[in-house]
Amino acid sequence: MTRYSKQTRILVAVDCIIFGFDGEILKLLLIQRGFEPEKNKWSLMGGFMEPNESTDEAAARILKQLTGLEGVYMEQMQVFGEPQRDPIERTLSIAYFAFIDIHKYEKQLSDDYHAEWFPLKEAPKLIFDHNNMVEKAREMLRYKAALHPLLFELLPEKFTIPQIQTLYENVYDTVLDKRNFSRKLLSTGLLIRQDEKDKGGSKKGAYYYKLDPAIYKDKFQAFLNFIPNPQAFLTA
Amino acid sequence: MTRYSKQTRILVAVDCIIFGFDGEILKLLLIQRGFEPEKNKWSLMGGFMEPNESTDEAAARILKQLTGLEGVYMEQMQVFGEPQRDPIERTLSIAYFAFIDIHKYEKQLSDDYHAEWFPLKEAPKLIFDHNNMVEKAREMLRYKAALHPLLFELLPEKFTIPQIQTLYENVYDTVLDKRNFSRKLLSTGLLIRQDEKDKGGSKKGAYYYKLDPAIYKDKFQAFLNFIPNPQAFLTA
DNA sequence: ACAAAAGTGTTCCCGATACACCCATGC
DNA sequence: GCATGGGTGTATCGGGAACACTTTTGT
Repeated sequence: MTRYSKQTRILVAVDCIIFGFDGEILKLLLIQRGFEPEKNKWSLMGGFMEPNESTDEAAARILKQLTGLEGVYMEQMQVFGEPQRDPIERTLSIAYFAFIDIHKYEKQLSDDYHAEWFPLKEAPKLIFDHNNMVEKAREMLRYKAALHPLLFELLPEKFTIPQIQTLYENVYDTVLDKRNFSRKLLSTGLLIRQDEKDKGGSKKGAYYYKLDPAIYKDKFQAFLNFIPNPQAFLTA
Repeated sequence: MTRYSKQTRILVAVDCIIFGFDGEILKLLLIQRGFEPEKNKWSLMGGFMEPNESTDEAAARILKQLTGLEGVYMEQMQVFGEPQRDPIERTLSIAYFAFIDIHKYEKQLSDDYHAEWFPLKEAPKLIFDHNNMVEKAREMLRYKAALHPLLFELLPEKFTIPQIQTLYENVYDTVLDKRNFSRKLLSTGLLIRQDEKDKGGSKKGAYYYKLDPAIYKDKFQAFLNFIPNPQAFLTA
Protein backbone atom coordinates (compact mmCIF):
# COMPACT_ATOMS: atom_id res chain seq x y z
CA MET A 1 0.00 0.00 0.00
CA THR A 2 1.61 3.20 -1.08
CA ARG A 3 -1.29 5.59 -1.51
CA TYR A 4 -4.71 6.20 -0.06
CA SER A 5 -6.80 5.20 -3.01
CA LYS A 6 -10.22 6.57 -3.73
CA GLN A 7 -9.58 9.88 -2.00
CA THR A 8 -9.80 13.19 -3.77
CA ARG A 9 -6.68 15.31 -3.90
CA ILE A 10 -7.16 19.02 -3.74
CA LEU A 11 -5.27 22.07 -4.90
CA VAL A 12 -3.81 23.98 -2.00
CA ALA A 13 -2.65 27.56 -2.17
CA VAL A 14 -0.97 29.84 0.32
CA ASP A 15 -1.99 33.49 0.37
CA CYS A 16 -0.13 36.12 2.34
CA ILE A 17 -1.60 39.18 3.94
CA ILE A 18 1.41 41.45 4.17
CA PHE A 19 1.30 44.46 6.45
CA GLY A 20 3.71 47.36 6.41
CA PHE A 21 3.97 50.67 8.19
CA ASP A 22 5.55 53.74 6.64
CA GLY A 23 5.51 55.89 9.77
CA GLU A 24 2.18 57.40 8.84
CA ILE A 25 -0.34 54.75 8.04
CA LEU A 26 -0.78 51.02 8.00
CA LYS A 27 -0.47 49.49 4.56
CA LEU A 28 -1.15 46.31 2.71
CA LEU A 29 1.00 44.88 -0.06
CA LEU A 30 -0.92 43.73 -3.12
CA ILE A 31 0.01 42.52 -6.56
CA GLN A 32 -1.58 42.46 -9.93
CA ARG A 33 -2.22 38.84 -10.66
CA GLY A 34 -0.12 37.62 -13.55
CA PHE A 35 -2.26 34.79 -14.90
CA GLU A 36 -5.79 33.86 -15.72
CA PRO A 37 -8.37 33.89 -14.36
CA GLU A 38 -8.68 37.42 -13.06
CA LYS A 39 -5.42 38.41 -14.72
CA ASN A 40 -4.38 41.97 -13.86
CA LYS A 41 -6.81 42.18 -10.98
CA TRP A 42 -5.47 43.07 -7.56
CA SER A 43 -4.76 40.13 -5.36
CA LEU A 44 -2.90 38.97 -2.31
CA MET A 45 0.46 37.44 -2.96
CA GLY A 46 -0.08 33.74 -3.21
CA GLY A 47 1.02 30.55 -4.83
CA PHE A 48 0.37 26.85 -4.88
CA MET A 49 1.87 24.48 -2.40
CA GLU A 50 4.56 22.28 -3.80
CA PRO A 51 4.93 18.60 -3.05
CA ASN A 52 7.87 18.64 -0.70
CA GLU A 53 7.55 21.75 1.35
CA SER A 54 5.77 22.37 4.61
CA THR A 55 3.11 25.04 4.83
CA ASP A 56 5.46 27.40 6.62
CA GLU A 57 8.08 26.84 3.97
CA ALA A 58 5.58 27.52 1.23
CA ALA A 59 4.58 30.78 2.86
CA ALA A 60 8.19 31.85 3.27
CA ARG A 61 8.99 30.95 -0.33
CA ILE A 62 6.05 32.93 -1.62
CA LEU A 63 6.92 35.94 0.48
CA LYS A 64 10.48 35.80 -0.73
CA GLN A 65 9.39 35.66 -4.34
CA LEU A 66 7.52 38.89 -3.93
CA THR A 67 9.65 40.89 -1.55
CA GLY A 68 13.04 39.24 -1.59
CA LEU A 69 12.87 39.20 2.20
CA GLU A 70 13.64 36.29 4.47
CA GLY A 71 13.36 35.78 8.20
CA VAL A 72 10.18 37.79 8.32
CA TYR A 73 7.56 37.37 11.03
CA MET A 74 4.82 35.19 9.59
CA GLU A 75 2.00 33.40 11.20
CA GLN A 76 -0.53 30.95 9.92
CA MET A 77 -3.94 32.51 10.15
CA GLN A 78 -6.71 30.34 8.81
CA VAL A 79 -7.69 28.00 6.05
CA PHE A 80 -10.31 29.28 3.67
CA GLY A 81 -12.12 26.32 2.32
CA GLU A 82 -15.39 27.22 0.66
CA PRO A 83 -15.69 24.86 -2.30
CA GLN A 84 -16.56 27.64 -4.73
CA ARG A 85 -14.01 30.21 -3.67
CA ASP A 86 -11.97 29.79 -6.82
CA PRO A 87 -14.21 29.47 -9.87
CA ILE A 88 -11.70 27.56 -11.95
CA GLU A 89 -11.05 24.70 -9.66
CA ARG A 90 -11.63 23.89 -6.05
CA THR A 91 -8.66 25.30 -4.16
CA LEU A 92 -8.03 25.49 -0.46
CA SER A 93 -6.14 28.52 0.69
CA ILE A 94 -4.00 28.66 3.77
CA ALA A 95 -3.79 32.32 4.73
CA TYR A 96 -0.68 33.65 6.44
CA PHE A 97 -0.08 37.08 7.66
CA ALA A 98 3.28 38.74 7.59
CA PHE A 99 4.71 41.91 9.06
CA ILE A 100 7.56 43.60 7.34
CA ASP A 101 9.58 46.70 7.88
CA ILE A 102 8.40 48.62 4.87
CA HIS A 103 11.67 50.45 4.35
CA LYS A 104 13.70 47.29 4.16
CA TYR A 105 12.64 46.56 0.65
CA GLU A 106 10.76 49.49 -0.76
CA LYS A 107 13.32 49.75 -3.53
CA GLN A 108 12.94 46.46 -5.39
CA LEU A 109 9.20 46.87 -5.37
CA SER A 110 7.30 46.52 -8.62
CA ASP A 111 10.25 45.33 -10.63
CA ASP A 112 9.43 41.79 -11.49
CA TYR A 113 5.97 41.99 -10.01
CA HIS A 114 3.36 44.65 -10.22
CA ALA A 115 3.28 45.13 -6.50
CA GLU A 116 1.96 48.15 -4.69
CA TRP A 117 1.29 49.35 -1.17
CA PHE A 118 -2.26 50.35 -0.38
CA PRO A 119 -3.46 52.07 2.76
CA LEU A 120 -5.31 49.33 4.60
CA LYS A 121 -8.46 51.39 4.63
CA GLU A 122 -8.38 51.99 0.91
CA ALA A 123 -7.70 48.53 -0.35
CA PRO A 124 -9.24 47.92 -3.76
CA LYS A 125 -11.59 45.13 -4.64
CA LEU A 126 -9.60 41.92 -4.65
CA ILE A 127 -10.09 38.62 -6.42
CA PHE A 128 -11.96 35.67 -4.97
CA ASP A 129 -12.39 35.89 -1.22
CA HIS A 130 -9.24 37.91 -0.65
CA ASN A 131 -11.12 40.88 0.77
CA ASN A 132 -12.48 38.49 3.38
CA MET A 133 -9.01 37.36 4.20
CA VAL A 134 -7.83 40.90 4.62
CA GLU A 135 -10.71 41.72 6.91
CA LYS A 136 -10.02 38.64 8.98
CA ALA A 137 -6.37 39.56 9.18
CA ARG A 138 -7.23 43.05 10.33
CA GLU A 139 -9.38 41.63 13.11
CA MET A 140 -6.67 39.23 14.15
CA LEU A 141 -4.12 42.00 14.10
CA ARG A 142 -6.19 44.08 16.47
CA TYR A 143 -6.85 41.15 18.67
CA LYS A 144 -3.28 40.00 19.01
CA ALA A 145 -1.64 43.40 19.11
CA ALA A 146 -3.79 44.39 22.07
CA LEU A 147 -2.13 41.63 24.06
CA HIS A 148 1.22 40.87 22.56
CA PRO A 149 4.17 42.98 21.39
CA LEU A 150 3.47 42.12 17.81
CA LEU A 151 3.60 45.47 16.13
CA PHE A 152 7.30 45.87 16.71
CA GLU A 153 7.73 43.58 13.76
CA LEU A 154 6.49 46.38 11.56
CA LEU A 155 9.19 48.78 12.71
CA PRO A 156 12.89 49.00 11.97
CA GLU A 157 15.35 47.62 14.47
CA LYS A 158 15.70 51.05 16.02
CA PHE A 159 12.53 53.01 16.61
CA THR A 160 11.18 55.74 18.84
CA ILE A 161 8.30 55.68 21.25
CA PRO A 162 6.31 58.26 19.30
CA GLN A 163 6.67 56.02 16.24
CA ILE A 164 5.30 52.94 17.95
CA GLN A 165 2.53 55.00 19.47
CA THR A 166 1.52 56.30 16.07
CA LEU A 167 1.43 52.73 14.86
CA TYR A 168 -0.87 51.64 17.66
CA GLU A 169 -3.09 54.63 17.06
CA ASN A 170 -3.28 53.65 13.45
CA VAL A 171 -4.14 50.05 14.06
CA TYR A 172 -6.91 50.93 16.50
CA ASP A 173 -7.96 54.12 14.83
CA THR A 174 -7.85 55.97 18.10
CA VAL A 175 -5.74 58.38 20.11
CA LEU A 176 -3.68 57.29 23.09
CA ASP A 177 -2.32 59.26 26.01
CA LYS A 178 1.42 59.46 25.46
CA ARG A 179 2.28 59.49 29.15
CA ASN A 180 0.36 56.36 29.94
CA PHE A 181 1.41 54.64 26.75
CA SER A 182 5.05 55.27 27.28
CA ARG A 183 4.92 54.22 30.92
CA LYS A 184 3.12 51.01 30.09
CA LEU A 185 5.54 50.20 27.34
CA LEU A 186 8.66 50.89 29.34
CA SER A 187 7.34 48.97 32.31
CA THR A 188 7.38 45.78 30.24
CA GLY A 189 11.15 45.90 30.19
CA LEU A 190 11.06 45.13 26.48
CA LEU A 191 12.84 48.27 25.40
CA ILE A 192 16.47 49.26 25.64
CA ARG A 193 17.14 52.93 25.18
CA GLN A 194 19.93 53.87 22.80
CA ASP A 195 22.10 56.94 23.17
CA GLU A 196 21.24 58.12 19.71
CA LYS A 197 18.21 60.22 18.93
CA ASP A 198 15.97 60.47 15.92
CA LYS A 199 15.95 64.11 14.91
CA GLY A 200 13.53 63.58 12.07
CA GLY A 201 10.27 64.15 13.88
CA SER A 202 11.11 67.15 16.01
CA LYS A 203 13.76 69.62 16.99
CA LYS A 204 14.37 68.00 20.33
CA GLY A 205 14.71 64.53 18.93
CA ALA A 206 13.33 61.28 20.28
CA TYR A 207 15.41 58.51 21.75
CA TYR A 208 15.83 55.39 19.72
CA TYR A 209 14.99 52.11 21.39
CA LYS A 210 15.75 48.52 20.54
CA LEU A 211 13.96 45.43 21.71
CA ASP A 212 15.64 43.33 24.34
CA PRO A 213 15.67 40.01 22.49
CA ALA A 214 15.54 37.81 25.59
CA ILE A 215 12.65 39.67 27.18
CA TYR A 216 10.87 39.92 23.86
CA LYS A 217 11.00 36.19 23.36
CA ASP A 218 9.98 35.67 26.95
CA LYS A 219 7.05 37.99 27.10
CA PHE A 220 5.74 37.48 23.63
CA GLN A 221 3.02 35.17 24.87
CA ALA A 222 2.25 37.18 27.98
CA PHE A 223 -0.88 39.27 28.19
CA LEU A 224 0.44 42.80 28.18
CA ASN A 225 -2.64 44.89 27.70
CA PHE A 226 -1.28 47.65 25.51
CA ILE A 227 -4.65 49.06 24.66
CA PRO A 228 -7.20 50.38 27.15
CA ASN A 229 -10.58 48.73 26.67
CA PRO A 230 -9.42 46.43 23.93
CA GLN A 231 -12.87 44.88 23.58
CA ALA A 232 -14.12 48.15 22.21
CA PHE A 233 -12.02 47.53 19.14
CA LEU A 234 -12.88 43.95 18.46
CA THR A 235 -15.47 43.06 15.94
CA ALA A 236 -18.07 40.84 17.49
CA MET B 1 -9.26 26.91 -19.16
CA THR B 2 -10.95 24.73 -16.64
CA ARG B 3 -8.11 23.66 -14.39
CA TYR B 4 -4.82 24.95 -13.13
CA SER B 5 -2.53 22.61 -14.97
CA LYS B 6 0.87 21.57 -13.75
CA GLN B 7 0.00 22.03 -10.10
CA THR B 8 0.19 19.26 -7.58
CA ARG B 9 -2.98 18.27 -5.83
CA ILE B 10 -2.66 17.15 -2.27
CA LEU B 11 -4.59 14.94 0.10
CA VAL B 12 -6.28 16.94 2.82
CA ALA B 13 -7.55 15.49 6.06
CA VAL B 14 -9.44 16.97 8.95
CA ASP B 15 -8.55 15.81 12.45
CA CYS B 16 -10.61 16.66 15.50
CA ILE B 17 -9.33 17.15 19.00
CA ILE B 18 -12.42 16.47 21.05
CA PHE B 19 -12.54 17.57 24.65
CA GLY B 20 -15.03 16.45 27.24
CA PHE B 21 -15.50 16.95 30.94
CA ASP B 22 -17.08 14.37 33.20
CA GLY B 23 -17.27 16.57 36.28
CA GLU B 24 -13.97 15.31 37.57
CA ILE B 25 -11.31 15.57 34.92
CA LEU B 26 -10.78 16.84 31.43
CA LYS B 27 -10.83 14.15 28.82
CA LEU B 28 -9.96 13.52 25.23
CA LEU B 29 -11.90 11.35 22.83
CA LEU B 30 -9.77 8.95 20.80
CA ILE B 31 -10.49 6.10 18.45
CA GLN B 32 -8.72 3.03 17.30
CA ARG B 33 -7.91 3.60 13.70
CA GLY B 34 -9.80 1.25 11.44
CA PHE B 35 -7.51 1.04 8.45
CA GLU B 36 -3.88 0.73 7.46
CA PRO B 37 -1.39 2.11 8.09
CA GLU B 38 -1.27 2.09 11.87
CA LYS B 39 -4.46 0.10 12.06
CA ASN B 40 -5.70 -0.39 15.64
CA LYS B 41 -3.42 2.33 16.95
CA TRP B 42 -4.98 5.19 18.89
CA SER B 43 -5.71 8.23 16.85
CA LEU B 44 -7.69 11.42 16.72
CA MET B 45 -10.96 11.22 14.87
CA GLY B 46 -10.27 12.29 11.35
CA GLY B 47 -11.16 11.83 7.74
CA PHE B 48 -10.42 13.07 4.29
CA MET B 49 -11.95 16.18 2.84
CA GLU B 50 -14.48 15.53 0.17
CA PRO B 51 -14.77 17.50 -3.04
CA ASN B 52 -17.82 19.58 -2.34
CA GLU B 53 -17.71 20.43 1.29
CA SER B 54 -16.13 23.34 3.08
CA THR B 55 -13.57 22.72 5.80
CA ASP B 56 -16.11 23.49 8.50
CA GLU B 57 -18.57 21.11 6.93
CA ALA B 58 -15.95 18.40 6.75
CA ALA B 59 -15.15 18.85 10.42
CA ALA B 60 -18.82 18.71 11.38
CA ARG B 61 -19.38 15.63 9.26
CA ILE B 62 -16.46 13.83 10.82
CA LEU B 63 -17.54 14.73 14.32
CA LYS B 64 -21.01 13.50 13.61
CA GLN B 65 -19.73 10.20 12.29
CA LEU B 66 -18.00 9.55 15.56
CA THR B 67 -20.32 11.01 18.12
CA GLY B 68 -23.64 11.42 16.39
CA LEU B 69 -23.67 14.99 17.67
CA GLU B 70 -24.46 18.09 15.67
CA GLY B 71 -24.36 21.78 16.49
CA VAL B 72 -21.27 21.31 18.59
CA TYR B 73 -18.80 24.08 19.26
CA MET B 74 -15.91 23.59 16.86
CA GLU B 75 -13.11 25.82 15.88
CA GLN B 76 -10.44 25.56 13.27
CA MET B 77 -7.11 25.37 14.98
CA GLN B 78 -4.20 24.96 12.65
CA VAL B 79 -2.98 23.24 9.56
CA PHE B 80 -0.30 20.66 10.08
CA GLY B 81 1.70 20.47 6.92
CA GLU B 82 5.01 18.73 7.36
CA PRO B 83 5.55 16.79 4.16
CA GLN B 84 6.47 13.56 5.98
CA ARG B 85 3.79 13.61 8.62
CA ASP B 86 1.93 10.71 7.02
CA PRO B 87 4.34 8.06 5.80
CA ILE B 88 2.00 6.67 3.15
CA GLU B 89 1.34 9.79 1.22
CA ARG B 90 1.75 13.47 1.75
CA THR B 91 -1.36 14.62 3.58
CA LEU B 92 -2.20 18.01 4.99
CA SER B 93 -4.26 17.97 8.11
CA ILE B 94 -6.57 20.72 9.20
CA ALA B 95 -6.94 20.36 12.94
CA TYR B 96 -10.20 21.37 14.62
CA PHE B 97 -10.99 21.32 18.22
CA ALA B 98 -14.39 20.55 19.59
CA PHE B 99 -16.01 20.76 22.99
CA ILE B 100 -18.81 18.45 23.85
CA ASP B 101 -20.94 17.80 26.85
CA ILE B 102 -19.65 14.37 27.66
CA HIS B 103 -22.96 13.13 29.01
CA LYS B 104 -24.85 13.94 25.86
CA TYR B 105 -23.58 10.96 24.07
CA GLU B 106 -21.70 8.72 26.42
CA LYS B 107 -24.10 5.89 25.63
CA GLN B 108 -23.58 5.30 21.92
CA LEU B 109 -19.85 5.34 22.48
CA SER B 110 -17.76 2.49 21.12
CA ASP B 111 -20.55 0.90 19.18
CA ASP B 112 -19.56 1.37 15.58
CA TYR B 113 -16.19 2.83 16.44
CA HIS B 114 -13.70 1.82 19.02
CA ALA B 115 -13.83 5.15 20.75
CA GLU B 116 -12.72 5.85 24.26
CA TRP B 117 -12.27 8.77 26.61
CA PHE B 118 -8.81 9.29 28.01
CA PRO B 119 -7.84 11.70 30.76
CA LEU B 120 -6.00 14.43 28.91
CA LYS B 121 -2.92 13.88 31.00
CA GLU B 122 -2.83 10.19 30.29
CA ALA B 123 -3.32 10.16 26.57
CA PRO B 124 -1.59 7.22 24.92
CA LYS B 125 0.88 7.44 22.11
CA LEU B 126 -0.98 8.47 19.00
CA ILE B 127 -0.29 7.96 15.33
CA PHE B 128 1.63 10.41 13.16
CA ASP B 129 1.84 13.90 14.68
CA HIS B 130 -1.41 13.59 16.61
CA ASN B 131 0.28 13.98 19.98
CA ASN B 132 1.58 17.31 18.70
CA MET B 133 -1.89 18.33 17.74
CA VAL B 134 -3.22 17.46 21.16
CA GLU B 135 -0.48 19.42 22.85
CA LYS B 136 -1.19 22.41 20.63
CA ALA B 137 -4.88 22.13 21.37
CA ARG B 138 -4.21 22.06 25.08
CA GLU B 139 -2.17 25.24 24.80
CA MET B 140 -4.84 26.93 22.77
CA LEU B 141 -7.48 25.82 25.22
CA ARG B 142 -5.61 27.39 28.12
CA TYR B 143 -4.97 30.51 26.13
CA LYS B 144 -8.52 31.07 25.02
CA ALA B 145 -10.27 29.93 28.14
CA ALA B 146 -8.34 32.47 30.19
CA LEU B 147 -10.02 35.22 28.22
CA HIS B 148 -13.27 33.91 26.83
CA PRO B 149 -16.19 31.96 28.26
CA LEU B 150 -15.28 28.93 26.26
CA LEU B 151 -15.41 26.19 28.82
CA PHE B 152 -19.15 26.45 29.21
CA GLU B 153 -19.34 24.46 26.00
CA LEU B 154 -18.07 21.50 27.96
CA LEU B 155 -20.91 21.61 30.46
CA PRO B 156 -24.55 20.68 30.25
CA GLU B 157 -27.10 23.40 29.72
CA LYS B 158 -27.63 23.65 33.45
CA PHE B 159 -24.54 23.64 35.64
CA THR B 160 -23.43 24.86 39.03
CA ILE B 161 -20.68 27.25 39.93
CA PRO B 162 -18.65 24.61 41.77
CA GLN B 163 -18.79 22.52 38.59
CA ILE B 164 -17.44 25.22 36.35
CA GLN B 165 -14.81 26.07 38.92
CA THR B 166 -13.65 22.48 39.04
CA LEU B 167 -13.39 22.59 35.28
CA TYR B 168 -11.21 25.68 35.32
CA GLU B 169 -9.07 24.18 38.03
CA ASN B 170 -8.65 21.14 35.88
CA VAL B 171 -7.71 22.99 32.77
CA TYR B 172 -5.11 25.08 34.55
CA ASP B 173 -4.06 22.45 37.02
CA THR B 174 -4.42 24.87 39.86
CA VAL B 175 -6.69 25.84 42.71
CA LEU B 176 -8.88 28.92 42.60
CA ASP B 177 -10.45 30.93 45.38
CA LYS B 178 -14.15 30.20 45.22
CA ARG B 179 -15.20 33.62 46.47
CA ASN B 180 -13.25 35.52 43.88
CA PHE B 181 -14.09 33.07 41.15
CA SER B 182 -17.79 33.19 41.77
CA ARG B 183 -17.85 36.98 42.05
CA LYS B 184 -15.90 37.38 38.82
CA LEU B 185 -18.14 34.98 37.02
CA LEU B 186 -21.38 36.48 38.22
CA SER B 187 -20.17 39.99 37.47
CA THR B 188 -19.99 39.15 33.78
CA GLY B 189 -23.75 38.88 33.72
CA LEU B 190 -23.44 35.67 31.73
CA LEU B 191 -25.23 33.50 34.22
CA ILE B 192 -28.90 33.23 35.06
CA ARG B 193 -29.64 31.51 38.31
CA GLN B 194 -32.31 28.83 38.27
CA ASP B 195 -34.56 28.02 41.19
CA GLU B 196 -33.54 24.42 41.15
CA LYS B 197 -30.54 23.09 42.97
CA ASP B 198 -28.16 20.28 42.28
CA LYS B 199 -28.16 18.09 45.34
CA GLY B 200 -25.57 15.70 44.00
CA GLY B 201 -22.42 17.35 45.26
CA SER B 202 -23.44 18.26 48.77
CA LYS B 203 -26.18 18.24 51.32
CA LYS B 204 -26.92 21.88 50.93
CA GLY B 205 -27.13 21.73 47.18
CA ALA B 206 -25.78 24.19 44.64
CA TYR B 207 -27.89 26.44 42.48
CA TYR B 208 -28.09 25.61 38.82
CA TYR B 209 -27.27 28.33 36.34
CA LYS B 210 -27.88 28.73 32.65
CA LEU B 211 -26.06 30.97 30.23
CA ASP B 212 -27.82 34.09 29.06
CA PRO B 213 -27.65 33.49 25.31
CA ALA B 214 -27.62 37.16 24.32
CA ILE B 215 -24.88 38.16 26.73
CA TYR B 216 -22.94 35.03 25.93
CA LYS B 217 -22.92 35.86 22.25
CA ASP B 218 -22.08 39.44 23.01
CA LYS B 219 -19.24 38.90 25.39
CA PHE B 220 -17.72 35.89 23.78
CA GLN B 221 -15.02 37.98 22.18
CA ALA B 222 -14.48 40.24 25.16
CA PHE B 223 -11.45 39.83 27.36
CA LEU B 224 -12.88 38.54 30.59
CA ASN B 225 -9.83 37.49 32.54
CA PHE B 226 -11.16 34.45 34.33
CA ILE B 227 -7.78 33.32 35.52
CA PRO B 228 -5.42 35.29 37.75
CA ASN B 229 -1.96 35.54 36.20
CA PRO B 230 -2.88 33.73 33.04
CA GLN B 231 0.63 34.09 31.65
CA ALA B 232 1.85 31.73 34.32
CA PHE B 233 -0.05 28.96 32.57
CA LEU B 234 0.96 29.59 29.00
CA THR B 235 3.73 27.61 27.43
CA ALA B 236 6.31 29.96 26.00
C1' DA C 1 -24.72 17.65 66.80
C1' DC C 2 -21.61 17.25 63.39
C1' DA C 3 -19.58 16.96 58.91
C1' DA C 4 -19.28 18.70 54.27
C1' DA C 5 -19.94 21.69 50.78
C1' DA C 6 -22.30 26.22 49.36
C1' DG C 7 -22.66 30.81 49.70
C1' DT C 8 -21.43 35.64 50.92
C1' DG C 9 -18.63 40.34 52.57
C1' DT C 10 -14.53 43.29 53.65
C1' DT C 11 -10.01 45.12 53.39
C1' DC C 12 -6.05 46.17 50.98
C1' DC C 13 -3.18 47.17 47.26
C1' DC C 14 -1.62 47.78 42.80
C1' DG C 15 -2.25 48.96 38.21
C1' DA C 16 -4.86 51.92 35.10
C1' DT C 17 -6.40 56.38 34.05
C1' DA C 18 -6.78 61.26 33.82
C1' DC C 19 -4.42 65.20 33.75
C1' DA C 20 -0.30 69.44 33.32
C1' DC C 21 4.11 71.02 33.19
C1' DC C 22 9.12 71.36 31.84
C1' DC C 23 12.75 70.31 28.26
C1' DA C 24 15.57 70.63 24.13
C1' DT C 25 16.29 72.49 19.83
C1' DG C 26 15.81 74.65 15.06
C1' DC C 27 14.22 78.48 13.13
C1' DG D 1 12.23 83.93 21.95
C1' DC D 2 9.01 81.07 20.32
C1' DA D 3 6.97 77.19 18.28
C1' DT D 4 7.15 72.18 18.09
C1' DG D 5 7.20 67.83 19.59
C1' DG D 6 9.54 64.88 23.45
C1' DG D 7 9.73 63.57 27.92
C1' DT D 8 8.27 63.04 32.84
C1' DG D 9 5.28 63.15 37.59
C1' DT D 10 1.04 62.83 40.57
C1' DA D 11 -3.57 62.10 42.46
C1' DT D 12 -7.38 59.32 42.09
C1' DC D 13 -10.15 55.41 41.23
C1' DG D 14 -11.56 50.70 40.52
C1' DG D 15 -10.79 45.94 39.92
C1' DG D 16 -8.27 41.95 41.64
C1' DA D 17 -6.61 39.30 45.27
C1' DA D 18 -6.30 37.74 49.98
C1' DC D 19 -8.83 36.28 53.54
C1' DA D 20 -13.04 33.91 57.37
C1' DC D 21 -17.38 33.18 58.73
C1' DT D 22 -22.34 31.68 58.27
C1' DT D 23 -25.77 28.58 56.05
C1' DT D 24 -27.94 24.37 54.80
C1' DT D 25 -29.07 19.72 55.33
C1' DG D 26 -28.17 14.66 55.36
C1' DT D 27 -26.49 11.48 58.42
